[in-house]
Amino acid sequence: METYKPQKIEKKWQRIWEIQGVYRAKDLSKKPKSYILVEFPYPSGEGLHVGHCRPYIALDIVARKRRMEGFNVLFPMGWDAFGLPTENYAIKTRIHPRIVTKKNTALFKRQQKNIGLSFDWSREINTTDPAYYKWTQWIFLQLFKKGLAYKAKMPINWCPSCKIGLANEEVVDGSCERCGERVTKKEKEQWMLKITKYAERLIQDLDRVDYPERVKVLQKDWIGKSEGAEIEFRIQNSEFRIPVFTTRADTLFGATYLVLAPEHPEIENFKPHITNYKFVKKYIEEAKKKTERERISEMKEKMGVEIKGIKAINPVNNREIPIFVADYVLIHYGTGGIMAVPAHDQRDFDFAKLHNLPILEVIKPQNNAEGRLRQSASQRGSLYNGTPYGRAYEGEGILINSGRFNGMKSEIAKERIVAWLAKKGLAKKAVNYKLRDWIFSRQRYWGEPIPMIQCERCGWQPVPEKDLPVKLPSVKKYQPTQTGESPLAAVERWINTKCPKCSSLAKRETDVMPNWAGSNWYYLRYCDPKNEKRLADPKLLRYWMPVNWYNGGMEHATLHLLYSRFIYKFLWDIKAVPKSLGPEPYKKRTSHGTVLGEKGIKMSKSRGNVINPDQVIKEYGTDTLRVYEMFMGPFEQTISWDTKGVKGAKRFLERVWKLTGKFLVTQKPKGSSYLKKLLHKTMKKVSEDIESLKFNTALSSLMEFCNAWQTNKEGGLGKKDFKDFLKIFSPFAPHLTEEIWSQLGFKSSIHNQKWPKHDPKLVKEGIVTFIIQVNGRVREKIEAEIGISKREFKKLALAQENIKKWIERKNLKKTIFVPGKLINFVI
RNA sequence: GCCGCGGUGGCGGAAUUGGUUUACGCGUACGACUCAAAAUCGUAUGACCGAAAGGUUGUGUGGGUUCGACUCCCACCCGCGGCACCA
Repeated sequence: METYKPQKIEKKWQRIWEIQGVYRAKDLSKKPKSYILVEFPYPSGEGLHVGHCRPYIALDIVARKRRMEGFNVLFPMGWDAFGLPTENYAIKTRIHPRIVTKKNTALFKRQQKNIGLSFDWSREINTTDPAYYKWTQWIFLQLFKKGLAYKAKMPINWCPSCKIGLANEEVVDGSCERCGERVTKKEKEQWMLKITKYAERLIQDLDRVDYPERVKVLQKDWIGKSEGAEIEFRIQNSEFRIPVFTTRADTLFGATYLVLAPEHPEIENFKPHITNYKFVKKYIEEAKKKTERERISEMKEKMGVEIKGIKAINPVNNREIPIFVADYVLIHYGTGGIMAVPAHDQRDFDFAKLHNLPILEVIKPQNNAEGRLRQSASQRGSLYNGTPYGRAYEGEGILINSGRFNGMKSEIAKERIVAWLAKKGLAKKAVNYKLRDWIFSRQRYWGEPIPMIQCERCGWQPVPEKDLPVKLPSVKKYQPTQTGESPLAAVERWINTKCPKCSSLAKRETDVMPNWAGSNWYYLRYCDPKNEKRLADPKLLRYWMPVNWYNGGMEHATLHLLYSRFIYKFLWDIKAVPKSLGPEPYKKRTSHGTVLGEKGIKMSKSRGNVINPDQVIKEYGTDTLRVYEMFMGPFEQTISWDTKGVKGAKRFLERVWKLTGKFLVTQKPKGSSYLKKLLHKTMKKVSEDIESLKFNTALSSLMEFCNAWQTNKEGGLGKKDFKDFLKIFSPFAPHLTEEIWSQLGFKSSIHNQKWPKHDPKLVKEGIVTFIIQVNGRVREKIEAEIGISKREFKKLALAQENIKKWIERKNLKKTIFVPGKLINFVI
């Protein structure tokens, strides 16, 4: 056998696999299906680095195992190619983004092929392909028709110096990424998607899927459900009522003022009664100018002004309380106004202190909680600074100063107070979500045009479905305009069109969709990538969907993953996706850790520490790259690259190669029974570890096996065992194992073989090392058959010289025996 | 501030229905092969005491439960990630 020359072998097999279509997914085959999905990349000009490869390799291993287990596997790849970097590159170079995208996808594809990934390339998709985005636009039209897409005035990030609208990711620490100028707000009409309508289902259906717990928690926190009540405060001497949302109706007696958000629409209605209107107005105008970030940065100072001339009535005790306007209250949450309970909410407490407002304690902490609070307050030296603890007590407890509710527990009082006020029509139970509707417009060029037409007579009209796709027109300049409009706004012949309803002159929407639009539904398209009549054939969707295993970055846990679940649910609701599939697109979700550069420094072009897989492959070979990427550490954890470790992986492959050489010369039909048993243990471990993403320990057990094989003196490995070894190793090192497989004389690919199953009997047998402890300390180790009984082993153990020494003339109180593991003598 | 994750040799890490701490790999040292080096193969490798046998100690810190704790409980320290005026 020649020496191991990975580069030669790898290129050869990659070609053969492609020609033979080894990894083709077969539509509607009789075999059970398995849909394995990795997030498709944004093809940037820099190409892949070794961190991007890791999830591809991991799921490639899973896909290969599934095929060998008899599944018809769909493991596709495509390009999420609309986006800012390409557009910015176009602005700089004036090269059309389409050309840049073409170049970049070619680069990515070449790199991915180099890694020996078993993608079915016949299903490749690209979000910038009009044949694809036709359906992205179609989905938007359906949303519009169902009332889930609407226009609203929303602030965009605006750089006053560049005179340009910025995407969130272009705003760094509140400043423009390119010029450093402070970003301000600019109001603009934008398309919004009503994701909030799905908030409850997006939470509930998490129970149906197998996601990591932390991902579920992240999504739930992001949606931010909170249950409470809406309580109405009447305005003195008027018909007006101001509703507020609270989760703490039990503190209502302590509500000593109301606060409204500066944008609160009712304020204008009170204008005739307000005695300091000018002053209030000035405050509101200033607050509106501030960005959200600025408001937060001034968090410590809770500024605000009283609206003089009007008072609110606290419904529980009919006390008159003042009304303030302050920007620590947000317009988009709840009702845009709050009841302030300074004794039991730290923000209200801070505000009350600043404005010298009364602080009324209505909840007493229970038992030891009070003592602890007093203690920590006295340590801070802030006792009796408005409350007994010098700050707000935000926990629950027993009601005081609350009239007929005194002595009641918070938990019960919440219900009772709301029920009592409800009878008078002043309260009702309410639920609020932090989740906000999704701003779906971008004032940019390189995205899907929003297929809407504005007619002066008929208003916003959807482009008729037969006219889809609305293609992006060619433009000369890609810069956003100085008014904040999309660059498309300058393309006269494209904008001007006819109203689909009344045929009079009308104008197209010039905004485009955000990056997420194309990735919302791409996994559906892989099932039927070339369909011109519909998004995908229901027959094929029924066969392939749902996705069995979806891996992607943790950074998408709240955005892409939530958005795409929402869109799927919508498509399911309107039956664009067959009802029989259920309301969730992904059965199982996993996330990979980031790969850092050497010494734990983040890989970046500017630091010059980016490791390109092509270089690694050139120097060590693809299989080495694959084995190292999987062996370097736990898949889900952040980990840094170590070139020395790559060498270790190469050494391992070389060892396998050499052992094979020896095997081919001296092969015997029957080998060592010890190695057979060890192999079956390894088979079990590798099978299980791949399922739970523990590729590192799967490989370490394969290495252990090879170490035992190498030092084995009693006949080496039998032929069948050798074949089984190759099979369980093949997903990790597909080229090396395929080469050896063919050298064994087989014509059919190893990747089409059956995944070997371990024999449970063989796994259970064998000699293991037992521990002998005295009082829990290890004193001796001896070998024994794994199934040995307590009595027998005790005899054996007590006969050990080393143990006699410890036990003699002592009182043996107790003997603990753990089968297959240890014995412990308690003296 | 809140939520989540983590803390084990010189390094990446392994081990959790409580049962050998440091598997596997890297590094290092020594030896073999070689004119030599690299590669490869072999041996050793937590710390401390000891010539050795052996012993003591050891999984962020301090307590607890247990025959036995990296694993369980309580209190705390540190690091990372996310959210952050959401009433």
